[in-house]
Amino acid sequence: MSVNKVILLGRLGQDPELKYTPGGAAVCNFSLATTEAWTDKSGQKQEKTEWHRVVVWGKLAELCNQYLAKGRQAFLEGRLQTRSWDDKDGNKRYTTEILASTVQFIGGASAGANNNAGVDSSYAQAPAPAQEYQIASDASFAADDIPF
Amino acid sequence: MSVNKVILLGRLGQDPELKYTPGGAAVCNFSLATTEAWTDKSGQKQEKTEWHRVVVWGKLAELCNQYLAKGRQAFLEGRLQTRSWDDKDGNKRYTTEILASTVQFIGGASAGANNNAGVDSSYAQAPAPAQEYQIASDASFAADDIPF
Amino acid sequence: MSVNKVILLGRLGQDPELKYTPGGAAVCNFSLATTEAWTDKSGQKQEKTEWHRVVVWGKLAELCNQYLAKGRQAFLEGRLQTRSWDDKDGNKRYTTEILASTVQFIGGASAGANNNAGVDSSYAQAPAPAQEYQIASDASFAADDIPF
Amino acid sequence: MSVNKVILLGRLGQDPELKYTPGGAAVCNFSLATTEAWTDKSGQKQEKTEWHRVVVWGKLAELCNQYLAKGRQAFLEGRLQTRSWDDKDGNKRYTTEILASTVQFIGGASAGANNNAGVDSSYAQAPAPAQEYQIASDASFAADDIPF
DNA sequence: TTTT
DNA sequence: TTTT
Repeated sequence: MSVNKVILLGRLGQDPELKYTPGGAAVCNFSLATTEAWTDKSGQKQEKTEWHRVVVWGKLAELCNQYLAKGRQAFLEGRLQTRSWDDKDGNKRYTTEILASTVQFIGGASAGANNNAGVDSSYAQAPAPAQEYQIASDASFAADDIPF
Repeated sequence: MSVNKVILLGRLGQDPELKYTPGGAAVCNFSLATTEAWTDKSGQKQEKTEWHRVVVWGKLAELCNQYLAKGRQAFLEGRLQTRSWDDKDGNKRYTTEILASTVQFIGGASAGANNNAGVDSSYAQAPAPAQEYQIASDASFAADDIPF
Repeated sequence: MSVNKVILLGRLGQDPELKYTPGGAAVCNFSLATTEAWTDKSGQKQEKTEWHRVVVWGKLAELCNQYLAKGRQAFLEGRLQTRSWDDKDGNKRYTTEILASTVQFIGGASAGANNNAGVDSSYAQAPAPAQEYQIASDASFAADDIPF
Repeated sequence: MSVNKVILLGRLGQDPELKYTPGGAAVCNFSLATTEAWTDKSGQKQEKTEWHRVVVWGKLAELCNQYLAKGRQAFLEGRLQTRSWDDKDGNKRYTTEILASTVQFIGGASAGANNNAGVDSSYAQAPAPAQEYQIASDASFAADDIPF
Protein backbone atom coordinates (compact mmCIF):
# COMPACT_ATOMS: atom_id res chain seq x y z
CA MET A 1 0.00 0.00 0.00
CA SER A 2 1.32 3.41 -0.87
CA VAL A 3 0.21 6.92 -1.71
CA ASN A 4 2.01 9.33 -4.03
CA LYS A 5 -0.08 12.44 -4.43
CA VAL A 6 0.69 16.00 -5.44
CA ILE A 7 -1.72 18.94 -5.51
CA LEU A 8 -0.61 22.21 -7.08
CA LEU A 9 -2.22 25.53 -7.79
CA GLY A 10 0.04 27.94 -9.58
CA ARG A 11 0.84 29.90 -12.68
CA LEU A 12 2.65 28.87 -15.87
CA GLY A 13 6.01 30.48 -16.47
CA GLN A 14 5.92 29.81 -20.21
CA ASP A 15 3.54 28.50 -22.80
CA PRO A 16 3.12 24.74 -22.58
CA GLU A 17 4.96 22.53 -25.06
CA LEU A 18 3.15 19.74 -26.86
CA LYS A 19 4.96 16.85 -28.48
CA TYR A 20 4.04 13.47 -29.85
CA THR A 21 5.94 10.26 -29.32
CA PRO A 22 6.79 8.17 -32.40
CA GLY A 23 3.83 6.00 -31.44
CA GLY A 24 1.51 8.99 -31.52
CA ALA A 25 0.99 9.65 -27.83
CA ALA A 26 0.60 13.30 -26.92
CA VAL A 27 2.83 14.73 -24.17
CA CYS A 28 2.54 18.21 -22.77
CA ASN A 29 5.21 19.83 -20.61
CA PHE A 30 5.04 23.06 -18.71
CA SER A 31 6.49 24.67 -15.62
CA LEU A 32 4.29 25.96 -12.86
CA ALA A 33 5.18 28.48 -10.19
CA THR A 34 3.84 28.35 -6.67
CA THR A 35 4.60 31.30 -4.46
CA GLU A 36 4.37 31.57 -0.73
CA ALA A 37 4.26 34.89 1.02
CA TRP A 38 4.67 35.71 4.67
CA THR A 39 5.75 38.42 7.01
CA ASP A 40 9.00 37.71 8.83
CA LYS A 41 9.90 38.51 12.41
CA SER A 42 11.02 42.00 11.54
CA GLY A 43 7.69 42.70 9.88
CA GLN A 44 9.25 42.46 6.43
CA LYS A 45 7.19 40.90 3.67
CA GLN A 46 8.84 37.84 2.26
CA GLU A 47 8.11 35.80 -0.83
CA LYS A 48 9.49 32.57 -2.21
CA THR A 49 8.67 30.98 -5.54
CA GLU A 50 8.98 27.32 -6.30
CA TRP A 51 9.03 26.02 -9.86
CA HIS A 52 7.51 22.66 -10.76
CA ARG A 53 7.94 20.65 -13.94
CA VAL A 54 4.62 19.19 -15.00
CA VAL A 55 4.00 16.42 -17.53
CA VAL A 56 0.65 15.47 -18.95
CA TRP A 57 -0.15 12.61 -21.34
CA GLY A 58 -2.89 11.74 -23.78
CA LYS A 59 -5.98 13.77 -24.49
CA LEU A 60 -5.44 15.90 -21.42
CA ALA A 61 -2.05 16.89 -22.85
CA GLU A 62 -3.79 18.33 -25.89
CA LEU A 63 -6.32 20.15 -23.74
CA CYS A 64 -3.54 21.68 -21.67
CA ASN A 65 -1.82 22.87 -24.80
CA GLN A 66 -5.08 24.33 -26.01
CA TYR A 67 -6.24 26.06 -22.85
CA LEU A 68 -3.09 26.93 -20.95
CA ALA A 69 -0.56 29.63 -21.70
CA LYS A 70 2.18 31.64 -20.04
CA GLY A 71 0.82 33.42 -17.01
CA ARG A 72 -2.35 31.33 -16.79
CA GLN A 73 -3.36 29.61 -13.58
CA ALA A 74 -3.85 25.87 -13.24
CA PHE A 75 -4.97 23.60 -10.43
CA LEU A 76 -3.72 20.06 -10.84
CA GLU A 77 -3.34 16.73 -9.15
CA GLY A 78 -0.83 14.06 -9.96
CA ARG A 79 2.08 12.09 -8.66
CA LEU A 80 5.80 12.55 -8.26
CA GLN A 81 8.10 10.84 -10.67
CA THR A 82 11.88 11.07 -10.95
CA ARG A 83 13.41 10.35 -14.33
CA SER A 84 17.10 9.77 -14.91
CA TRP A 85 19.02 10.82 -18.01
CA ASP A 86 22.62 11.23 -19.05
CA ASP A 87 24.05 14.70 -19.47
CA LYS A 88 26.62 15.73 -22.07
CA ASP A 89 29.47 14.56 -19.83
CA GLY A 90 27.94 11.14 -19.39
CA ASN A 91 26.82 11.82 -15.84
CA LYS A 92 23.59 10.44 -14.52
CA ARG A 93 21.20 13.27 -13.86
CA TYR A 94 17.78 13.21 -12.25
CA THR A 95 14.71 15.28 -12.86
CA THR A 96 11.65 15.18 -10.68
CA GLU A 97 8.36 15.90 -12.37
CA ILE A 98 4.71 15.95 -11.50
CA LEU A 99 2.82 13.53 -13.70
CA ALA A 100 -0.55 15.24 -13.72
CA SER A 101 -3.70 13.16 -13.94
CA THR A 102 -6.17 16.03 -13.66
CA VAL A 103 -5.81 19.67 -14.63
CA GLN A 104 -8.34 22.39 -13.96
CA PHE A 105 -7.96 25.61 -15.95
CA ILE A 106 -8.53 28.77 -13.94
CA GLY A 107 -9.48 32.17 -15.20
CA GLY A 108 -10.66 33.33 -18.60
CA ALA A 109 -8.64 33.53 -21.77
CA SER A 110 -6.12 36.30 -21.37
CA ALA A 111 -5.20 38.67 -24.17
CA GLY A 112 -2.08 37.55 -25.93
CA ALA A 113 -2.65 33.91 -25.25
CA ASN A 114 -3.29 33.12 -28.85
CA ASN A 115 -4.01 29.48 -28.38
CA ASN A 116 -7.06 29.82 -26.22
CA ALA A 117 -8.63 33.10 -27.21
CA GLY A 118 -12.20 33.39 -26.11
CA VAL A 119 -12.49 29.84 -24.93
CA ASP A 120 -14.43 29.05 -21.81
CA SER A 121 -12.58 26.38 -19.95
CA SER A 122 -13.17 26.26 -16.25
CA TYR A 123 -12.66 22.52 -16.37
CA ALA A 124 -10.61 20.28 -18.56
CA GLN A 125 -13.70 18.36 -19.53
CA ALA A 126 -17.41 17.96 -19.04
CA PRO A 127 -17.79 16.74 -15.47
CA ALA A 128 -19.45 13.40 -15.70
CA PRO A 129 -20.65 12.84 -12.14
CA ALA A 130 -18.00 11.39 -9.86
CA GLN A 131 -15.38 11.69 -12.54
CA GLU A 132 -15.71 15.36 -13.06
CA TYR A 133 -12.07 16.31 -13.07
CA GLN A 134 -11.02 13.33 -15.04
CA ILE A 135 -10.33 12.60 -18.62
CA ALA A 136 -11.63 9.34 -19.93
CA SER A 137 -8.76 7.26 -21.17
CA ASP A 138 -7.98 7.77 -24.80
CA ALA A 139 -8.90 4.70 -26.79
CA SER A 140 -6.07 5.29 -29.24
CA PHE A 141 -3.58 5.63 -26.43
CA ALA A 142 -0.31 3.92 -27.28
CA ALA A 143 0.81 2.81 -23.84
CA ASP A 144 3.75 0.83 -25.15
CA ASP A 145 5.08 3.97 -26.65
CA ILE A 146 5.22 5.95 -23.48
CA PRO A 147 8.68 5.98 -21.96
CA PHE A 148 7.82 5.40 -18.28
CA MET B 1 -12.19 28.91 -8.50
CA SER B 2 -12.75 26.33 -5.79
CA VAL B 3 -11.45 23.05 -4.46
CA ASN B 4 -13.52 20.35 -2.79
CA LYS B 5 -11.32 17.38 -2.10
CA VAL B 6 -11.50 14.46 0.31
CA ILE B 7 -8.91 11.74 0.82
CA LEU B 8 -9.76 8.76 3.00
CA LEU B 9 -8.03 5.56 3.97
CA GLY B 10 -10.12 3.32 6.15
CA ARG B 11 -12.01 0.11 6.57
CA LEU B 12 -15.57 -0.81 5.56
CA GLY B 13 -18.03 -1.34 8.37
CA GLN B 14 -20.37 -3.45 6.28
CA ASP B 15 -20.49 -4.99 2.85
CA PRO B 16 -21.10 -2.40 0.16
CA GLU B 17 -24.59 -2.03 -1.31
CA LEU B 18 -25.08 -1.85 -5.05
CA LYS B 19 -28.23 -0.46 -6.62
CA TYR B 20 -29.28 0.68 -10.04
CA THR B 21 -31.29 3.77 -10.85
CA PRO B 22 -34.34 3.36 -13.10
CA GLY B 23 -32.16 4.65 -15.89
CA GLY B 24 -29.64 1.91 -15.31
CA ALA B 25 -26.87 3.79 -13.55
CA ALA B 26 -25.00 1.79 -10.93
CA VAL B 27 -24.63 3.30 -7.44
CA CYS B 28 -22.60 1.79 -4.67
CA ASN B 29 -22.87 2.89 -1.05
CA PHE B 30 -20.69 1.91 1.86
CA SER B 31 -19.49 3.30 5.16
CA LEU B 32 -15.83 3.67 5.90
CA ALA B 33 -14.20 4.00 9.30
CA THR B 34 -11.14 6.09 9.96
CA THR B 35 -9.58 5.80 13.38
CA GLU B 36 -7.13 8.07 15.06
CA ALA B 37 -5.09 6.97 18.02
CA TRP B 38 -3.00 9.00 20.39
CA THR B 39 -1.67 9.05 23.90
CA ASP B 40 -3.25 11.69 26.10
CA LYS B 41 -1.58 13.84 28.72
CA SER B 42 -1.97 11.18 31.39
CA GLY B 43 -0.24 8.63 29.17
CA GLN B 44 -3.51 6.89 28.42
CA LYS B 45 -4.04 5.50 24.94
CA GLN B 46 -6.99 7.07 23.25
CA GLU B 47 -8.82 6.15 20.09
CA LYS B 48 -11.60 7.78 18.12
CA THR B 49 -13.38 6.37 15.11
CA GLU B 50 -15.11 8.46 12.49
CA TRP B 51 -17.63 6.95 10.08
CA HIS B 52 -17.95 8.24 6.53
CA ARG B 53 -20.73 7.59 4.05
CA VAL B 54 -19.28 6.94 0.63
CA VAL B 55 -21.09 6.95 -2.71
CA VAL B 56 -19.68 5.71 -5.98
CA TRP B 57 -21.29 5.82 -9.42
CA GLY B 58 -20.94 3.99 -12.70
CA LYS B 59 -18.45 1.27 -13.47
CA LEU B 60 -16.43 2.06 -10.38
CA ALA B 61 -19.56 1.35 -8.31
CA GLU B 62 -19.66 -2.16 -9.70
CA LEU B 63 -15.97 -2.67 -9.06
CA CYS B 64 -16.40 -1.54 -5.47
CA ASN B 65 -19.22 -3.98 -5.00
CA GLN B 66 -17.07 -6.70 -6.48
CA TYR B 67 -13.83 -6.08 -4.65
CA LEU B 68 -14.81 -4.51 -1.36
CA ALA B 69 -16.42 -6.17 1.65
CA LYS B 70 -16.91 -5.62 5.34
CA GLY B 71 -13.56 -5.18 7.03
CA ARG B 72 -11.64 -4.50 3.84
CA GLN B 73 -9.47 -1.44 3.49
CA ALA B 74 -9.96 1.20 0.83
CA PHE B 75 -8.09 4.33 -0.14
CA LEU B 76 -10.27 6.82 -1.94
CA GLU B 77 -10.48 10.35 -3.22
CA GLY B 78 -13.58 12.32 -3.89
CA ARG B 79 -15.55 15.36 -2.91
CA LEU B 80 -18.00 16.36 -0.23
CA GLN B 81 -21.64 16.54 -1.05
CA THR B 82 -24.58 17.26 1.22
CA ARG B 83 -27.96 15.91 0.17
CA SER B 84 -31.23 16.95 1.71
CA TRP B 85 -34.24 14.68 2.20
CA ASP B 86 -37.47 14.71 4.16
CA ASP B 87 -37.82 12.47 7.16
CA LYS B 88 -41.02 10.73 8.20
CA ASP B 89 -42.17 13.82 10.09
CA GLY B 90 -41.71 16.03 7.08
CA ASN B 91 -38.57 17.64 8.44
CA LYS B 92 -35.73 18.58 6.19
CA ARG B 93 -32.73 16.43 6.96
CA TYR B 94 -29.22 16.57 5.60
CA THR B 95 -26.69 13.89 4.92
CA THR B 96 -23.11 14.57 3.99
CA GLU B 97 -21.44 12.01 1.78
CA ILE B 98 -18.15 11.54 0.01
CA LEU B 99 -18.72 11.18 -3.70
CA ALA B 100 -15.71 9.07 -4.55
CA SER B 101 -14.06 9.45 -7.93
CA THR B 102 -11.24 6.99 -7.35
CA VAL B 103 -11.07 3.95 -5.10
CA GLN B 104 -8.00 1.85 -4.49
CA PHE B 105 -8.55 -1.59 -2.99
CA ILE B 106 -6.01 -2.54 -0.34
CA GLY B 107 -5.07 -5.99 0.80
CA GLY B 108 -5.85 -9.41 -0.61
CA ALA B 109 -9.18 -11.19 -0.63
CA SER B 110 -10.12 -11.95 2.93
CA ALA B 111 -11.83 -15.14 4.02
CA GLY B 112 -15.57 -14.70 4.19
CA ALA B 113 -15.66 -12.03 1.55
CA ASN B 114 -17.39 -14.22 -0.96
CA ASN B 115 -17.63 -11.63 -3.63
CA ASN B 116 -13.95 -11.18 -4.24
CA ALA B 117 -12.38 -14.48 -3.31
CA GLY B 118 -8.99 -14.93 -4.87
CA VAL B 119 -9.17 -11.81 -6.93
CA ASP B 120 -6.12 -9.66 -7.31
CA SER B 121 -7.23 -6.08 -7.00
CA SER B 122 -4.60 -3.73 -5.81
CA TYR B 123 -6.09 -1.11 -8.06
CA ALA B 124 -9.56 -0.51 -9.36
CA GLN B 125 -8.29 -0.68 -12.91
CA ALA B 126 -5.27 -1.14 -15.10
CA PRO B 127 -3.22 2.01 -14.56
CA ALA B 128 -2.93 3.63 -17.91
CA PRO B 129 -0.09 6.07 -17.37
CA ALA B 130 -1.14 9.32 -15.74
CA GLN B 131 -4.64 8.03 -15.23
CA GLU B 132 -3.72 5.11 -13.11
CA TYR B 133 -6.27 5.53 -10.38
CA GLN B 134 -9.05 6.53 -12.67
CA ILE B 135 -11.92 4.79 -14.31
CA ALA B 136 -12.65 5.72 -17.86
CA SER B 137 -16.12 7.11 -18.12
CA ASP B 138 -18.74 4.52 -18.86
CA ALA B 139 -20.04 4.97 -22.38
CA SER B 140 -23.47 3.74 -21.35
CA PHE B 141 -23.57 6.08 -18.42
CA ALA B 142 -26.98 7.65 -18.00
CA ALA B 143 -26.04 11.02 -16.61
CA ASP B 144 -29.57 12.38 -16.82
CA ASP B 145 -30.66 9.64 -14.55
CA ILE B 146 -28.32 10.44 -11.73
CA PRO B 147 -30.03 12.40 -8.97
CA PHE B 148 -27.37 15.03 -8.24
CA MET C 1 -3.60 3.13 9.85
CA SER C 2 -6.06 5.57 8.43
CA VAL C 3 -6.31 8.89 6.62
CA ASN C 4 -9.09 11.45 7.03
CA LYS C 5 -8.19 14.51 5.02
CA VAL C 6 -10.21 17.37 3.53
CA ILE C 7 -8.91 20.19 1.36
CA LEU C 8 -11.21 23.09 0.54
CA LEU C 9 -10.86 26.33 -1.31
CA GLY C 10 -13.98 28.44 -1.27
CA ARG C 11 -15.75 31.55 -0.12
CA LEU C 12 -17.50 32.32 3.17
CA GLY C 13 -21.27 32.69 3.03
CA GLN C 14 -21.46 34.75 6.21
CA ASP C 15 -19.12 36.34 8.69
CA PRO C 16 -17.48 33.76 10.94
CA GLU C 17 -18.82 33.26 14.46
CA LEU C 18 -16.45 33.12 17.39
CA LYS C 19 -17.41 31.61 20.73
CA TYR C 20 -15.62 30.49 23.84
CA THR C 21 -16.29 27.36 25.79
CA PRO C 22 -16.77 27.66 29.55
CA GLY C 23 -13.18 26.50 29.87
CA GLY C 24 -11.99 29.35 27.69
CA ALA C 25 -11.27 27.55 24.45
CA ALA C 26 -11.98 29.58 21.32
CA VAL C 27 -14.18 28.05 18.62
CA CYS C 28 -14.85 29.60 15.27
CA ASN C 29 -17.61 28.41 12.93
CA PHE C 30 -18.25 29.44 9.37
CA SER C 31 -19.73 28.05 6.21
CA LEU C 32 -17.73 27.82 3.05
CA ALA C 33 -19.05 27.52 -0.50
CA THR C 34 -17.31 25.55 -3.21
CA THR C 35 -18.72 25.88 -6.69
CA GLU C 36 -18.13 23.69 -9.66
CA ALA C 37 -18.92 24.84 -13.16
CA TRP C 38 -19.12 22.84 -16.35
CA THR C 39 -20.76 22.81 -19.74
CA ASP C 40 -23.35 20.10 -20.17
CA LYS C 41 -24.04 17.98 -23.22
CA SER C 42 -26.31 20.57 -24.74
CA GLY C 43 -23.61 23.22 -24.40
CA GLN C 44 -25.39 24.81 -21.47
CA LYS C 45 -23.28 26.24 -18.68
CA GLN C 46 -24.02 24.56 -15.40
CA GLU C 47 -23.03 25.44 -11.89
CA LYS C 48 -23.44 23.72 -8.55
CA THR C 49 -22.56 25.08 -5.15
CA GLU C 50 -21.76 22.98 -2.14
CA TRP C 51 -21.83 24.39 1.38
CA HIS C 52 -19.44 23.16 4.04
CA ARG C 53 -19.59 23.73 7.77
CA VAL C 54 -16.15 24.50 9.10
CA VAL C 55 -15.00 24.47 12.71
CA VAL C 56 -11.71 25.82 13.98
CA TRP C 57 -10.34 25.70 17.52
CA GLY C 58 -7.83 27.59 19.58
CA LYS C 59 -5.66 30.41 18.38
CA LEU C 60 -6.46 29.71 14.77
CA ALA C 61 -10.13 30.24 15.61
CA GLU C 62 -9.36 33.78 16.72
CA LEU C 63 -7.29 34.42 13.61
CA CYS C 64 -10.14 33.21 11.42
CA ASN C 65 -12.54 35.52 13.19
CA GLN C 66 -10.10 38.38 12.71
CA TYR C 67 -9.16 37.87 9.09
CA LEU C 68 -12.16 36.19 7.49
CA ALA C 69 -15.49 37.72 6.60
CA LYS C 70 -18.49 37.08 4.39
CA GLY C 71 -17.38 36.78 0.80
CA ARG C 72 -13.73 36.25 1.59
CA GLN C 73 -11.83 33.28 0.20
CA ALA C 74 -10.14 30.67 2.34
CA PHE C 75 -8.00 27.65 1.60
CA LEU C 76 -8.09 25.10 4.37
CA GLU C 77 -7.14 21.59 5.34
CA GLY C 78 -8.71 19.47 7.99
CA ARG C 79 -10.63 16.34 8.67
CA LEU C 80 -14.21 15.18 8.56
CA GLN C 81 -16.12 14.84 11.77
CA THR C 82 -19.76 13.95 12.31
CA ARG C 83 -21.40 15.16 15.51
CA SER C 84 -24.74 13.96 16.77
CA TRP C 85 -27.25 16.06 18.63
CA ASP C 86 -30.91 15.87 19.63
CA ASP C 87 -33.42 18.05 17.85
CA LYS C 88 -36.47 19.63 19.46
CA ASP C 89 -38.49 16.45 18.92
CA GLY C 90 -35.89 14.34 20.65
CA ASN C 91 -34.64 12.83 17.39
CA LYS C 92 -31.00 12.04 16.89
CA ARG C 93 -29.57 14.32 14.22
CA TYR C 94 -26.16 14.34 12.64
CA THR C 95 -24.04 17.14 11.34
CA THR C 96 -20.87 16.66 9.40
CA GLU C 97 -18.23 19.32 9.76
CA ILE C 98 -14.72 19.98 8.62
CA LEU C 99 -12.45 20.37 11.60
CA ALA C 100 -9.85 22.64 10.06
CA SER C 101 -6.26 22.40 11.19
CA THR C 102 -4.85 24.98 8.80
CA VAL C 103 -6.50 27.98 7.18
CA GLN C 104 -4.92 30.21 4.59
CA PHE C 105 -6.54 33.59 4.01
CA ILE C 106 -6.74 34.61 0.38
CA GLY C 107 -7.07 38.07 -1.06
CA GLY C 108 -6.71 41.48 0.51
CA ALA C 109 -9.08 43.15 2.91
CA SER C 110 -12.34 43.78 1.13
CA ALA C 111 -14.40 46.89 1.65
CA GLY C 112 -17.09 46.33 4.19
CA ALA C 113 -15.21 43.68 6.06
CA ASN C 114 -14.72 45.79 9.10
CA ASN C 115 -12.89 43.24 11.10
CA ASN C 116 -9.86 42.94 8.89
CA ALA C 117 -9.55 46.30 7.21
CA GLY C 118 -6.12 46.92 5.89
CA VAL C 119 -4.61 43.82 7.38
CA ASP C 120 -2.15 41.79 5.43
CA SER C 121 -2.97 38.17 5.99
CA SER C 122 -1.91 35.88 3.25
CA TYR C 123 -1.23 33.22 5.86
CA ALA C 124 -2.74 32.45 9.20
CA GLN C 125 0.63 32.76 10.85
CA ALA C 126 4.24 33.49 10.22
CA PRO C 127 5.42 30.58 8.10
CA ALA C 128 8.26 29.08 10.03
CA PRO C 129 9.91 26.81 7.47
CA ALA C 130 8.31 23.41 7.19
CA GLN C 131 5.53 24.40 9.52
CA GLU C 132 4.31 27.35 7.62
CA TYR C 133 0.62 26.58 7.70
CA GLN C 134 0.61 25.54 11.28
CA ILE C 135 -0.43 27.29 14.38
CA ALA C 136 2.05 27.10 17.18
CA SER C 137 5.77 27.12 16.55
CA ASP C 138 8.68 25.97 18.59
CA ALA C 139 9.93 28.92 20.57
CA SER C 140 13.49 27.67 20.46
CA PHE C 141 13.44 27.36 16.71
CA ALA C 142 16.45 29.01 15.10
CA ALA C 143 14.84 30.25 11.93
CA ASP C 144 17.80 32.31 10.83
CA ASP C 145 19.91 29.26 10.85
CA ILE C 146 17.90 27.20 8.43
CA PRO C 147 19.35 27.32 4.93
CA PHE C 148 16.19 27.74 2.86
CA MET D 1 -2.75 32.38 -4.25
CA SER D 2 -1.05 29.07 -4.65
CA VAL D 3 -1.02 25.53 -3.36
CA ASN D 4 2.02 23.27 -3.09
CA LYS D 5 1.00 20.06 -1.38
CA VAL D 6 2.44 16.55 -1.30
CA ILE D 7 0.97 13.51 0.42
CA LEU D 8 3.03 10.34 0.65
CA LEU D 9 2.59 6.95 2.23
CA GLY D 10 5.56 4.69 1.78
CA ARG D 11 8.45 2.86 3.32
CA LEU D 12 11.95 4.03 4.26
CA GLY D 13 14.80 2.60 2.24
CA GLN D 14 17.39 3.34 4.90
CA ASP D 15 17.54 4.59 8.45
CA PRO D 16 16.89 8.32 8.67
CA GLU D 17 19.85 10.67 9.10
CA LEU D 18 19.76 13.41 11.70
CA LYS D 19 22.05 16.42 11.59
CA TYR D 20 22.22 19.78 13.26
CA THR D 21 23.00 23.07 11.62
CA PRO D 22 25.69 25.26 13.20
CA GLY D 23 22.85 27.24 14.74
CA GLY D 24 21.44 24.15 16.38
CA ALA D 25 18.46 23.40 14.15
CA ALA D 26 17.72 19.70 13.70
CA VAL D 27 17.35 18.34 10.17
CA CYS D 28 16.31 14.81 9.34
CA ASN D 29 16.67 13.29 5.88
CA PHE D 30 15.35 10.00 4.62
CA SER D 31 14.21 8.41 1.40
CA LEU D 32 10.77 6.97 1.05
CA ALA D 33 9.58 4.43 -1.49
CA THR D 34 6.12 4.42 -2.96
CA THR D 35 5.18 1.46 -5.11
CA GLU D 36 2.36 1.13 -7.55
CA ALA D 37 1.20 -2.25 -8.76
CA TRP D 38 -1.11 -3.09 -11.60
CA THR D 39 -1.92 -5.83 -14.08
CA ASP D 40 -0.98 -5.00 -17.64
CA LYS D 41 -2.87 -5.80 -20.82
CA SER D 42 -1.34 -9.24 -21.08
CA GLY D 43 -2.42 -10.05 -17.55
CA GLN D 44 1.11 -9.66 -16.26
CA LYS D 45 1.61 -8.17 -12.82
CA GLN D 46 3.62 -5.00 -12.98
CA GLU D 47 5.24 -2.94 -10.26
CA LYS D 48 7.03 0.38 -10.22
CA THR D 49 8.77 2.00 -7.29
CA GLU D 50 9.35 5.69 -6.91
CA TRP D 51 11.90 7.07 -4.43
CA HIS D 52 11.32 10.36 -2.67
CA ARG D 53 13.82 12.47 -0.72
CA VAL D 54 12.22 13.77 2.42
CA VAL D 55 13.47 16.56 4.68
CA VAL D 56 12.13 17.38 8.10
CA TRP D 57 13.15 20.24 10.39
CA GLY D 58 12.98 21.04 14.07
CA LYS D 59 11.42 18.91 16.74
CA LEU D 60 9.69 16.71 14.19
CA ALA D 61 13.12 15.91 12.73
CA GLU D 62 14.18 14.46 16.06
CA LEU D 63 10.97 12.48 16.35
CA CYS D 64 11.49 11.04 12.89
CA ASN D 65 14.99 10.00 13.80
CA GLN D 66 13.67 8.41 16.96
CA TYR D 67 10.68 6.56 15.56
CA LEU D 68 11.53 5.79 11.96
CA ALA D 69 13.96 3.23 10.60
CA LYS D 70 14.76 1.33 7.44
CA GLY D 71 11.72 -0.58 6.29
CA ARG D 72 9.25 1.34 8.44
CA GLN D 73 6.16 2.94 6.97
CA ALA D 74 5.40 6.65 7.17
CA PHE D 75 2.50 8.81 6.08
CA LEU D 76 3.49 12.40 5.54
CA GLU D 77 2.37 15.72 4.15
CA GLY D 78 4.55 18.53 2.97
CA ARG D 79 5.53 20.62 0.02
CA LEU D 80 7.84 20.33 -2.94
CA GLN D 81 11.09 22.21 -2.89
CA THR D 82 13.91 22.15 -5.43
CA ARG D 83 17.38 23.02 -4.17
CA SER D 84 20.30 23.78 -6.43
CA TRP D 85 23.90 22.90 -5.69
CA ASP D 86 27.19 22.69 -7.57
CA ASP D 87 28.65 19.32 -8.39
CA LYS D 88 32.34 18.47 -8.45
CA ASP D 89 32.65 19.73 -12.04
CA GLY D 90 31.10 23.06 -11.14
CA ASN D 91 27.80 22.25 -12.84
CA LYS D 92 24.55 23.46 -11.40
CA ARG D 93 22.54 20.49 -10.17
CA TYR D 94 19.03 20.34 -8.84
CA THR D 95 17.45 18.13 -6.25
CA THR D 96 13.76 18.03 -5.55
CA GLU D 97 12.75 17.18 -2.02
CA ILE D 98 9.59 16.95 0.01
CA LEU D 99 9.77 19.32 2.94
CA ALA D 100 7.51 17.44 5.34
CA SER D 101 5.40 19.37 7.80
CA THR D 102 3.63 16.38 9.33
CA VAL D 103 4.76 12.78 9.67
CA GLN D 104 2.66 9.93 10.97
CA PHE D 105 4.50 6.78 12.02
CA ILE D 106 2.81 3.56 10.98
CA GLY D 107 3.21 0.13 12.48
CA GLY D 108 4.90 -1.04 15.66
CA ALA D 109 8.56 -1.17 16.41
CA SER D 110 10.16 -3.79 14.22
CA ALA D 111 12.93 -6.06 15.36
CA GLY D 112 16.30 -4.67 14.47
CA ALA D 113 15.20 -1.10 14.62
CA ASN D 114 17.13 -0.37 17.74
CA ASN D 115 16.16 3.22 18.02
CA ASN D 116 12.48 2.73 18.59
CA ALA D 117 12.17 -0.60 20.34
CA GLY D 118 8.89 -0.98 22.12
CA VAL D 119 7.81 2.56 21.55
CA ASP D 120 4.22 3.33 20.74
CA SER D 121 4.20 5.97 18.09
CA SER D 122 1.13 6.00 15.95
CA TYR D 123 1.45 9.74 15.72
CA ALA D 124 4.39 12.08 15.72
CA GLN D 125 2.94 14.01 18.60
CA ALA D 126 0.09 14.20 21.02
CA PRO D 127 -2.93 15.00 18.86
CA ALA D 128 -4.36 18.10 20.37
CA PRO D 129 -7.81 18.28 18.76
CA ALA D 130 -7.82 19.95 15.38
CA GLN D 131 -4.05 20.08 15.36
CA GLU D 132 -3.46 16.42 15.74
CA TYR D 133 -0.79 16.02 13.10
CA GLN D 134 1.03 19.11 14.09
CA ILE D 135 4.10 19.67 16.09
CA ALA D 136 3.77 22.28 18.75
CA SER D 137 0.57 22.77 20.69
CA ASP D 138 -0.77 25.70 22.59
CA ALA D 139 0.22 25.25 26.20
CA SER D 140 -2.85 27.07 27.41
CA PHE D 141 -5.15 24.82 25.43
CA ALA D 142 -7.99 23.48 27.55
CA ALA D 143 -8.36 20.04 26.06
CA ASP D 144 -10.83 18.80 28.64
CA ASP D 145 -13.10 21.60 27.77
CA ILE D 146 -13.47 20.86 24.13
CA PRO D 147 -16.64 18.90 23.37
CA PHE D 148 -15.32 16.29 20.90
C1' DT E 1 10.04 31.68 -16.34
C1' DT E 2 4.63 33.29 -13.76
C1' DT E 3 1.85 36.51 -10.89
C1' DT E 4 0.24 40.01 -7.03
C1' DT F 1 17.56 1.63 -0.83
C1' DT F 2 12.00 -0.34 1.24
C1' DT F 3 8.15 -3.74 1.22
C1' DT F 4 4.45 -7.47 -0.33
